[in-house]
Amino acid sequence: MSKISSHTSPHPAALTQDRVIEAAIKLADAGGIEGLSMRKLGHELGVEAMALYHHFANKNQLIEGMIDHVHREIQAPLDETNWRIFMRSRAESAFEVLSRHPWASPIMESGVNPGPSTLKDSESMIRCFREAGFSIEMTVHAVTVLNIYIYGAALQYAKLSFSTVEQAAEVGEAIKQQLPADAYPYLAEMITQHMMKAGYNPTDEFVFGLNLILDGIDRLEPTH
Amino acid sequence: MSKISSHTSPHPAALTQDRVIEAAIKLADAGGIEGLSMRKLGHELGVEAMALYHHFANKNQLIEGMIDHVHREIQAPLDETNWRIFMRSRAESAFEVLSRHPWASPIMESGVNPGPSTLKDSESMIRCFREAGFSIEMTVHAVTVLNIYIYGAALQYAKLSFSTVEQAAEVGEAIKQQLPADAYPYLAEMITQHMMKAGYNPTDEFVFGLNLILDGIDRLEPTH
DNA sequence: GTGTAAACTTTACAGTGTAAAGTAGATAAT
DNA sequence: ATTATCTACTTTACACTGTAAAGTTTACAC
Repeated sequence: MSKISSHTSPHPAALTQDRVIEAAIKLADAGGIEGLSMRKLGHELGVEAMALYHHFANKNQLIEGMIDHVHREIQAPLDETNWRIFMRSRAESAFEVLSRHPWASPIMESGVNPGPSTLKDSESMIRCFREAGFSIEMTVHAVTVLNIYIYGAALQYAKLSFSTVEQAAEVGEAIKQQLPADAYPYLAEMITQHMMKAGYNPTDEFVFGLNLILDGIDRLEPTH
Repeated sequence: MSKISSHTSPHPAALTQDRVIEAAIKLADAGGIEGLSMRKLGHELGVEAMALYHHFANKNQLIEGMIDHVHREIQAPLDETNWRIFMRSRAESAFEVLSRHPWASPIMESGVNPGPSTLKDSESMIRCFREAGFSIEMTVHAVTVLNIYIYGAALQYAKLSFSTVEQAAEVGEAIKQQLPADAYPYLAEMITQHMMKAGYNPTDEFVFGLNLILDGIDRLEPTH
């Protein structure tokens, strides 16, 4: 029976930052960020809560690690030179990832203490635009509007709490029920005649807005 | 000396939902939402924490009230029939309000339990588009992309933690310092040559993206 | 063995939301 | 006028949070 890495670690199944982060993400996925406590996380890992503080200075640093781990899941076709294909693919991956981790988007800090994955992602976006001929200024504009839109969309959908079309119809019905319909005629019309119809799919809304923004970016530079 | 509303309330300066909400917003503005506790809020109002539970079922309901109160601050020119002017004005008001209450955007629940101000705001947006000739479907698209963008922008800026240009330059410098510059050449270039320059203003980015989206909406319907 | 360092546990504390029960004072009922 | 009831608020208590401080176990170096 061989010990695993007995040379570097005295304990056989020692905790690592990554193991902790992955367990924490699992807990947050299941019970939201407010359901993640150091004690529960320790229990999940077969360890007391205080053990975690030998791998993270505090809970905030753990959360930063979780955020960067999520960022690492976002995939972009790095060899793609067509900026539009690159950005569309990256946006859809980001949206999908953030939908799987609905606790993440509200706490994604934009500029402060970016982790390595966050930096790598930014670098690849900027590079793609620059090599496609965008000026620095236009690149800033484009990256900013795209990120705002993607994180904003994830933020909205994270709070919808339903995913299937049937659930959407139920929620729509519930809202309409408690809504003084004649006080909000346009809103009531929109819910009944559109959002409760079978074809309505919230993620289609994301794609529509994404296309609108990509079209807008396309129009920024004369050399598309 | 006349008692104020002695007929309806036994205590002269009794708490009201609005007084509590306003004090809570003040606390959250100053110390973030995590700095808002029932005990501190009670203290601020000269009352024990549990007294608040006679006006709100729990802390969540208080927060819902805070959110709706913030929503009420957002102004739109209700008599305006030009949709573009309406939406631009409303968007800038929303962004300004959410910048003053940076704790709000991360916890704005999009669909669930909307308060009266939230409903009123939605109704007026939908109505504006519909009366401008937009179909129900296109109205949904337009309202969705606008709200995603506005709340997303507020979310980003809420976390920047700096507001003046000088502070931005400082933060940029700090990031650049700890950034392995040759690993992220494009990012480094962007920070030094653009975001640290004197003319850079984060809120200009918001306006730029807003224009891009309004242009996109303009192109949705043949009858603009 | 002795020493040292890392990984983990134990205990403790201040702070959180809120359930449950108690209290002061104004109103309503007889 | 006395009693009862209701409302606004307080007191006490509990389970839970993050984490500081100190103690314990284990593995390795010499």
